[in-house]
Amino acid sequence: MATVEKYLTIGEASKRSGVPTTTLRFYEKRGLIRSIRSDGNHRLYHREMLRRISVVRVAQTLGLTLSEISNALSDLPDQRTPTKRDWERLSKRWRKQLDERIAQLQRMREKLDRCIGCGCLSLKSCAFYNREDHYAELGSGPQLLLHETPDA
Amino acid sequence: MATVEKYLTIGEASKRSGVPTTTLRFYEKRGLIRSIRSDGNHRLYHREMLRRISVVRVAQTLGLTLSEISNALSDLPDQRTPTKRDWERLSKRWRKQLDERIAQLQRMREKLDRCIGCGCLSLKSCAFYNREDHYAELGSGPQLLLHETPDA
DNA sequence: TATTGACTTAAAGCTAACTTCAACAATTAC
DNA sequence: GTAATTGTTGAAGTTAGCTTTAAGTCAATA
Repeated sequence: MATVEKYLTIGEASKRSGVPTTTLRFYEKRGLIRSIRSDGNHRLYHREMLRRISVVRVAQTLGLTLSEISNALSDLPDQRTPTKRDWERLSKRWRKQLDERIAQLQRMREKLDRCIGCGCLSLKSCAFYNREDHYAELGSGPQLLLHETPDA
Repeated sequence: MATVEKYLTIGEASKRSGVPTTTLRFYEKRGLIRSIRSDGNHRLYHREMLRRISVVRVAQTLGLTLSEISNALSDLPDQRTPTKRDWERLSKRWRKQLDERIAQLQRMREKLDRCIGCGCLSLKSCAFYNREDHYAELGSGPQLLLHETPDA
């Protein structure tokens, strides 16, 4: 146990958050979370960091990439741990993206419906080949459930 | 141009399908498409293969992984190129998955709405941490828009 | 015939988000 | 005190879906 009860060792933080220690270190390397060190060079996480870890995981569940999450978090003044107010702002923004994603899938469904009927699939002429929804073609790496903005 | 008009060289198939030649070779390695060889060992794609390529791409747009697509295609008798009837069957199945995915995102949206209000985010107790929708945790690799079945 | 341009291959590289490994140091439990 | 546990590091491995590279072959054109 950490000497100062305000802080948690990586093992404790892992247990409370449900996130593997290896992943916590990884997040730290990526700048998503931070820690101070003990005399023996062990990481010590401030209790507030748990909320931050939590925000990261929820955002991932929503489909955001770590870079997107990183951006969102770095928008917070002084990189502070999200307060309830911050969370409200972030989650509202993400809710909008979720809406967009749902709408997009619904449009895709309509296209597919029209496509099932005609069975065309004539590549160039098929609705599927006329823009939008080409997530599978955006290069490599994880395909997202949400996107900040498709391009730029 | 291929001597026998029934077949296309990889370059021709690429142009008609809009899929890079490198990707066509990759798909072939993955067993998604097939070809015969010319005297000079160049690939020759039967015209019907264009439809198959098309199905692969549409399925990807819908969010299926290449393995899932591979499975779906291998369900076809004798691994034949999808006929209009096959396409109908496949696309109807995928439509259902699309429905499920949309429903899932909608449930996620409801959760988020409840979460925005309370601002709890207390990790273990938060709705987000009580199962389902943990797509971001299914290991590495592309996160999917659809899934055959969450677990095997 | 010579020169492009299209094609062939295996192998390595890329991104994301981790996990695993190896080798060693600090803490804790007994 | 010593053994077990927990922690530290950098580097390499993993999966998906490609792309890139290198080094050489085939085909079409002037």
